[in-house]
Amino acid sequence: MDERTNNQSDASKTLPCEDEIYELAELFKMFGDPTRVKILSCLQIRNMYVGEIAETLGMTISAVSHQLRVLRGAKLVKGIKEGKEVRYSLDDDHVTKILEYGLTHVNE
Amino acid sequence: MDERTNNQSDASKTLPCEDEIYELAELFKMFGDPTRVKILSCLQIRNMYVGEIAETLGMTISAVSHQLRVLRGAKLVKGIKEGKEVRYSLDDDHVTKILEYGLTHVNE
DNA sequence: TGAACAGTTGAGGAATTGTTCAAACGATTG
DNA sequence: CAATCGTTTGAACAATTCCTCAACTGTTCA
Repeated sequence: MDERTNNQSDASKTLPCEDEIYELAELFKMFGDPTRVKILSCLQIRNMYVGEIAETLGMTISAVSHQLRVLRGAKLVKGIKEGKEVRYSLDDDHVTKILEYGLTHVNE
Repeated sequence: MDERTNNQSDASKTLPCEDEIYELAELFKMFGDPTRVKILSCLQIRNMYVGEIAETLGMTISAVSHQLRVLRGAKLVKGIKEGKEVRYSLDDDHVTKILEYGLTHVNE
């Protein structure tokens, strides 16, 4: 049995470069924490204020805010100040698709 | 501006259940580490023995083996013993798609 | 102005993670 | 059988992660 007994048909494949690898890992890391997945799922339902998210998930406002900061850093959500409150929404079309794809996989 | 000013058109959405969330996070966690992404990328090119992976990535055999164990646990790769060596391959069609999707996103 | 509210931030600590090192394992070879 | 090879494993350690708590900012409203 030779090396090419492999489900990837084409041989012209190559490793992504170091930078891509790290960015990729950084992206997926965002989806690799239950709290962040919950927050993103919340925002998939509708845009919410920090307090709403916290209440929906039964978490501290502080904990939610910390994670929102991380998600903001990854450009996955954005927050817009509206008076005292900050309304958060998904900042990236890919978020929904990636989550959906993962869910399909998990429930296969 | 009411709450439904939202890019998700349909309102009939709901949070995934706790178990799904955790499985989902667990899945994405696998892709959330550069070393594991590298290993998976290696196996996308072709099936490899542990030593080959280690050499390709310039890593310790031990480090690679540890990560392969994690990936095996997640059912993302599988190893088949062939004499002294163990040949690893991707164990899941989704792996390639998820990585590709992430790469597209990163390079957009 | 000042009290109340919504949210952010930083320090601190417990838990988890990824690596290295050394020891062990099973299969092959002399 | 003993030596060697490819791999796995466990302990130990440093680094990172996520939460809590308390302090702080900025906005509203009486």
